[in-house]
Amino acid sequence: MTKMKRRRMVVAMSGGVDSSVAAALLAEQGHEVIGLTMQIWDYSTFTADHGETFGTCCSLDDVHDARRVAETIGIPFYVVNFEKAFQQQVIDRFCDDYFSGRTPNPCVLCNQRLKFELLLRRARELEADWLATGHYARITEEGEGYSLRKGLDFSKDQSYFLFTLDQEQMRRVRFPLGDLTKDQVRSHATRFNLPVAEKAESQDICFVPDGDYVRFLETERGPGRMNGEIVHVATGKVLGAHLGTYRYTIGQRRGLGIAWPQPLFVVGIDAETRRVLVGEKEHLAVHSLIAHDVVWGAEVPNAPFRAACRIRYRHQEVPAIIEPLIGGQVRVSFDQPQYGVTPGQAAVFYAGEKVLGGGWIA
RNA sequence: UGGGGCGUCGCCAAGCGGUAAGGCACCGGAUUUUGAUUCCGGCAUUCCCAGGUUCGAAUCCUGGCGCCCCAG
Repeated sequence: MTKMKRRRMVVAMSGGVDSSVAAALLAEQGHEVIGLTMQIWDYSTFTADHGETFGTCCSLDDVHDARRVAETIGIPFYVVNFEKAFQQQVIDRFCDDYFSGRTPNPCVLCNQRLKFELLLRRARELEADWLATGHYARITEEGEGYSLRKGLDFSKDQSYFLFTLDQEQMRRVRFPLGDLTKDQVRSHATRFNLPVAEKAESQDICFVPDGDYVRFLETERGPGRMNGEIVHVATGKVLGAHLGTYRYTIGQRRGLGIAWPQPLFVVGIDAETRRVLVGEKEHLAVHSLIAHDVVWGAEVPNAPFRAACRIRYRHQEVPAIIEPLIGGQVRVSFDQPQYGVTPGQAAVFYAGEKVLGGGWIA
């Protein structure tokens, strides 16, 4: 182990296994570690009616877990209340997206606006050198700057969710789990005797613990008048009716309630006319996309270049040409047509394990 | 009330005397720090109804009932 200078580090602790091990490892390495948990929404609605816990990362039980872990490790622990910011930056945009016919990716927004903006600022206020999280990703420093890279454990890699990190943020952030596999992290959790060693993986949208995001949207915004027709894209025929455009996402197959010789997929959502367009799988194929609000890594390109593009989390990136446009946009042209290119999701560009940049699919 | 056709799972649909394919839809599970996709499993003891012929029928016969088309 390389000898390290003792640092003051803030660790974002969710109460899950990963961030707990991250904190424990840093403490073990001799750093001065401070645990922070973001309180991001009113847990009272969902937490433990009958003592059961939902498989999420941010319930009240998870705050307790984080606190217990901090006690086990022997580090100071604080909860920061980000409810208001979370509502504005994540939940409101989540709802806006769905009601505009897009499919949001709240985890990226939460990383961008909460973890690596607000929480990072808080860490700076605590005079910490770095903010550490339990993400499976790596940051490397080369001649021209910092680069985000995939986690060593490709099966858990979370670099996709982190594409918005800019140079200044990467300078201040560390991912202690980037070189570890999930199994190794579990082993460390056991070795450290962490109370969360056996805890299940988190999943689903953290502020929609029961997974019923439709009900969440209708609770937030009311049962909006977004009902309309389901239209067959190839023939223009009206095949059915739906109860709200926000119930659908591009590529969705189930839940259409239409009996058809072939499986039908959602190929378009028009919030204006409240129409949901459906078609056979071939109608999902897209050759290119426009991404906006692109964030670049260490190098900002000024000419088209080849890269591998990932258009959703946990999918093998595919070869494409990335063409910078004006206004922070790029055109991504795929070598092979892609299925289910979804506005609101992120397109992230890779060269091997290095993240070159990424943007939001228009 | 003349002629012809058809009635098999919610929808479409194989089967044409040997003991109910398949697709869609739906339900459940797996996978997953977003939503999808994908994968696995479930899904008609019964073929419009009632008789009959057969060792045996959804498949043949008879009679009903209900649709559709062409003639009026």
